[in-house]
Amino acid sequence: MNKNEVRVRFAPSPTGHLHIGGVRTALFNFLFARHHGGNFVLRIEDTDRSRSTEESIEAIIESMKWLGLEWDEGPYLQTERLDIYREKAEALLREGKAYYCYCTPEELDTRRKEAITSGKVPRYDRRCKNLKSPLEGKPRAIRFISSDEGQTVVDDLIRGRVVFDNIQLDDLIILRSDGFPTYNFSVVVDDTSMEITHVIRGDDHLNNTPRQIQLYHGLGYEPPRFAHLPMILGSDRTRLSKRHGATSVIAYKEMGYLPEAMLNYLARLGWSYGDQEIFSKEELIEKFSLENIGKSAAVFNPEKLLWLNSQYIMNADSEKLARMVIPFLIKKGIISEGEPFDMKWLSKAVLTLKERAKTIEELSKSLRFYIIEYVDYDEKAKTKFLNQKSRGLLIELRDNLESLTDFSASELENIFKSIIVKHNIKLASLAQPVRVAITGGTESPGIFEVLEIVGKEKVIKRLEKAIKVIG
RNA sequence: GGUCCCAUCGUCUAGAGGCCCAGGACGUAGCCCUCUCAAGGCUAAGACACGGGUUCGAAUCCCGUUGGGACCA
Repeated sequence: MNKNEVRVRFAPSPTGHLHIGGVRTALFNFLFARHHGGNFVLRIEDTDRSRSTEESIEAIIESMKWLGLEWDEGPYLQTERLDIYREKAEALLREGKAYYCYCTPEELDTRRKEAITSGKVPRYDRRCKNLKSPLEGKPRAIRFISSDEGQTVVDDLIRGRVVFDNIQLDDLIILRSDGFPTYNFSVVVDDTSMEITHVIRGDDHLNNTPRQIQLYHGLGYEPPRFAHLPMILGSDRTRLSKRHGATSVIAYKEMGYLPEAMLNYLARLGWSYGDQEIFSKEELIEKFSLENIGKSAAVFNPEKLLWLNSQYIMNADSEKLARMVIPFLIKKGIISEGEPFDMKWLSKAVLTLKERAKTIEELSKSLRFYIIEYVDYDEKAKTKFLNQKSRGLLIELRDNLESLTDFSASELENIFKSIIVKHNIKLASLAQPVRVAITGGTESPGIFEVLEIVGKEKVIKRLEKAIKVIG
């Protein structure tokens, strides 16, 4: 393997959906790998069997795929590598760098609690370290011998030099009595065997790093470079959780967010490039660097994500948006599944709505009046605009439109102009009643394009219904 | 409790000693544009946590305090 090759990994636990913070970690790893032409490895840390599920693994993969965070290797599953951890732990045992510990989790727990209540630092007392002979038949874990002297320095790419006194680290269990590795051990074994060069992960792991560095040395490896990312917090500055609203990426997909917007937003949470706000994926890869990552935690701001999403929708290709909106239209019962649909026409309708919709979900909602037969009126709009004052104008317009063969926005505009000139009224006095008659409400794209897209037949039917409703 | 990390507008951030009575973006408010709603344009309010140093000069360097976060769990 090329010595200079960059190899990074994203190593989520499959204990639920992939959340915002996890995705950002994945994104930064991905960007770093692509920027340096390196490899991006996906590894599933599923050794906590009580909480890991198959569905979570699928959810992680679905999320990564949706966002286009393609990995080059994996997914590797830790549960398929249990033999490796055991081998490595036994090797440490043989080399005298580890020992068997027969203390049960319950005993350790009570001793820890005692220590805390009597005001002492809870620390393993090494009572099993000097046992002369093995205790037959008792379950045993393996502990790694931690040095009591000196310091361990984490030379972090984001935080700088962070120093830990070794005396604070006690002898860590690396293999539980059930044969499963503990977190810090499996991470180190995997990162060495996968030849990871840069560990880019959440700040919450900074305190684990000195013990991991000791394990690297124990196993005879040089540690990789570390980069600890600042956390993402909720609006109350505590760890992001369900209380702060949607935290799963897939939830955002379902709410009609574009993956590009999500990526862009997450990239700018913690990372910056001067005053620039909008970045394509290619631009992120080109411009990304660890030096431009900040140190302080960031609050997740849904409003800004929403704004970015609206920007991406506005600039997206109408055909693409039309394809994306179909599932939303089906879900709302506006169109039915499997029914052939005029996508060219839909794209035209989408074009008029692009700069008005902040999500695909919203787009589907506002598309409704274009597609259905008759609209329901908004009550306030109806009383304000569908009344005796507008009745005559609507009748006149209908008569004019019936004989119109070229039902185009420009022709429609001519007809509107001639009517308002004749009556010496403002365009709004005609356009608003028509808007209510055609769309059911007072807000819509430009009235001429709306009429063109709705089409002559439906326009006349809806005008007639409005005239009848006025009475 | 111990250890570690962090600290610029409400939020995301620019800022690597003089370019800063602090710039951009979201959000908020007003105005313009206008057939409505958006989009767009313009304008406004809004921050260097506090206290000590160092320096001719500090948002920027050092120390402390306070506050927040993480890990040990």
